Amino acid sequence: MVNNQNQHLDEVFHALADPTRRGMLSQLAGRERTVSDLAGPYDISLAAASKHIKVLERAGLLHRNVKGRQHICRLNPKSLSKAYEWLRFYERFWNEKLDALEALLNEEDKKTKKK
Amino acid sequence: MVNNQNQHLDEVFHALADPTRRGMLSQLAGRERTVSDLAGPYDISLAAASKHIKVLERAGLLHRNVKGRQHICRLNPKSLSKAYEWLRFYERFWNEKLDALEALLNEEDKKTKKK
DNA sequence: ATTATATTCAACCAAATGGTTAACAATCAG
DNA sequence: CTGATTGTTAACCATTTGGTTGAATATAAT
Repeated sequence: MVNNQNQHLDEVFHALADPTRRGMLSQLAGRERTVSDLAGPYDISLAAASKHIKVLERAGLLHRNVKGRQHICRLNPKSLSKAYEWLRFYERFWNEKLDALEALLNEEDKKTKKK
Repeated sequence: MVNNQNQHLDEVFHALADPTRRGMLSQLAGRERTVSDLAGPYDISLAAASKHIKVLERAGLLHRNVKGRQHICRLNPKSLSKAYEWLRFYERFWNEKLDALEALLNEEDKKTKKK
C-alpha cells in the first residue's frame, strides 16, 4: 500500500521531470489533443512522442480515448494530487521556517531597539 | 531564462522522483542531519548516499554546512516553490474540472427531478 | 604519531532513459 | 482496392542513473 503510493509518486515525479512531457501537459490544459498534436511543437519523431505519452499515461496524468485512428488524449490532473500533497507539506514547512525567521528577526529588532 | 527555469524544474522533479531522496528530505523536515544520519535508514553505501545528497543539493533542495569532518545538511524548501507553483496550476485546473462536473451533475439532477 | 570516523572521489557495472529508424496495424478517403 | 494518415512496436544506440568497491582526504580522538 505505502509502496504503491511511493511507486506512484516515483512515476508522477519522473514524468514531470522532462520538459517535453511538461509541455505536453501544458498543451492539454483545457482541451483534448491527439498524439500528433502533442508531438507537433517538438523536433522529435512520432515514436518518441508516443513513448512520452505512454510515460504520462502510466503515471496516470493523461487519459487516452482511441477514436478511429486517432488517440485523443486528455489531462487527468486528479493524479497530480498525491504529488501536490507531498510538495505542499514541504512548502508549508518552508513557510513556517520563514515565519520563525521573521519572528527571530523581530526579536533581534526589539533587542536592538531596547539598547 | 525560461530555459534555466525549465532546467531547475527538471532537476527538482528528478530529485523528487526517487524514494530514497524523498525519504531523506522527510528526515530533514524540522532538523539538520549529517550525511551518515541521512544514509542510516537505507541499505546503501555511504558513497551512494553521498550521490543522492548531491542530487538534492544541485536541485537546491538541500544546503550543506561542512563542520569539521561532518557535513550538516538542512532542507531548503524555498527551492520547492517553482515545482509547487507548477503543480498548483494543474491542481487548480483539476478543481475547476470537478466544479464543472459537479455543476453538470446538478443540472442532470434538476432535469431528473423535473420529470 | 597513530588510529578511528566522516565523507568524497574514481572506476566500474547493470539497468533505465530518450532518441532514432524501419516495419507493422488500423482506419479513412478516393 | 489502393493509398494516405495516425499510431504503435521492435531493434538499436548513446547517455544517465543508481548502485558497488577501493582508495583518498580531512578531521577527531587516544
